[in-house]
Amino acid sequence: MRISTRARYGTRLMLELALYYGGEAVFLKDIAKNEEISEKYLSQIIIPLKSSGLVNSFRGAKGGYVLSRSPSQITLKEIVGVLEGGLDLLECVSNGHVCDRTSKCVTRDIWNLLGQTISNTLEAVTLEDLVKMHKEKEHKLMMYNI
Amino acid sequence: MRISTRARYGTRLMLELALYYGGEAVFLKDIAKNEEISEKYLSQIIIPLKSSGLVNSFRGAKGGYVLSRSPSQITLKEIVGVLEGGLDLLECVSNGHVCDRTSKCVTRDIWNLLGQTISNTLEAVTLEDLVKMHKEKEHKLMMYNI
DNA sequence: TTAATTACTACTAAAATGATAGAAATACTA
DNA sequence: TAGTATTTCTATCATTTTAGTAGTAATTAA
Repeated sequence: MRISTRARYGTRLMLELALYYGGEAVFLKDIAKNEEISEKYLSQIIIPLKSSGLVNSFRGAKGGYVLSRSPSQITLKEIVGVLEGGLDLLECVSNGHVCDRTSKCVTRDIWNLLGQTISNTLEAVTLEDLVKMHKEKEHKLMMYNI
Repeated sequence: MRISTRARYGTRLMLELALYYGGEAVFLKDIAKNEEISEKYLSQIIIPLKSSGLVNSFRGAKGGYVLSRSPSQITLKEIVGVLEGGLDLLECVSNGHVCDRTSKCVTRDIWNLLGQTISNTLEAVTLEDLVKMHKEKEHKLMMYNI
């Protein structure tokens, strides 16, 4: 039960976009530099974020990416859901017909419950929350290092 | 963020052992038949359950497996933790030194939080709970089918 | 001694993961 | 209109993980 690199990098990408929300479109190149992630890889990861409508893009010179909504209106549930291809822990939770033990299987009920818990936890966190946390950390780091 | 077949099969295996708890040792062959899982595969899965002390075994003819503790004293957190090799969602949560961004990384805090949530949810469910749920389901199925 | 069982070791096919490479399309700017 | 910076698309690939299978050895009850 690990979280994929795609989802983690994607979340950091979205946090960067949130930090610059309200300003100009952000280049992937800059996000890649800030987050120390391969630009090529980010360009793959951002595709599902675009096609799910969380991100808008502008092509060409002076192009870039922007959040399609305010950071307060985007939850981690959406982001992780998009990048992990759903939040269900296994196929049979979303589709009871893949297994003929469904009706008697109590472990399925448990994985369902666990999936709900995960979903609820991620839904409770918005990009705005991440931005706040980020700024607080930055501030504390500054206080101690200088 | 899927749950592995190992963890799922292992949980079902443990549920079977819980159903027979207090009686004689159970053959893997019988569990395999009841749960419709390859006996060979189960024999792989039960190894970490044994070495973590959740299960005791008897070799030779009339051998088999038993839970080492009462079902009420074994939580899903232990079982899944053993079979998934820990419950942390990524390396950097358990070991901050694998990444030099740890101090400023807010996403790490989020994955840590999520891991805690998962852990708490699984800790709240014992094998005894699963047994109860199983028996209730069995009862209901009987009522409707006959 | 035999049959039944767990324990151990090795192997393997398929899928998922985490990327990289290069070219094409687009749009700003001089 | 040429040049440059960017996104977009398509393909490829190496590595690791997953989900098993196979065969043999050790153990023990009857």
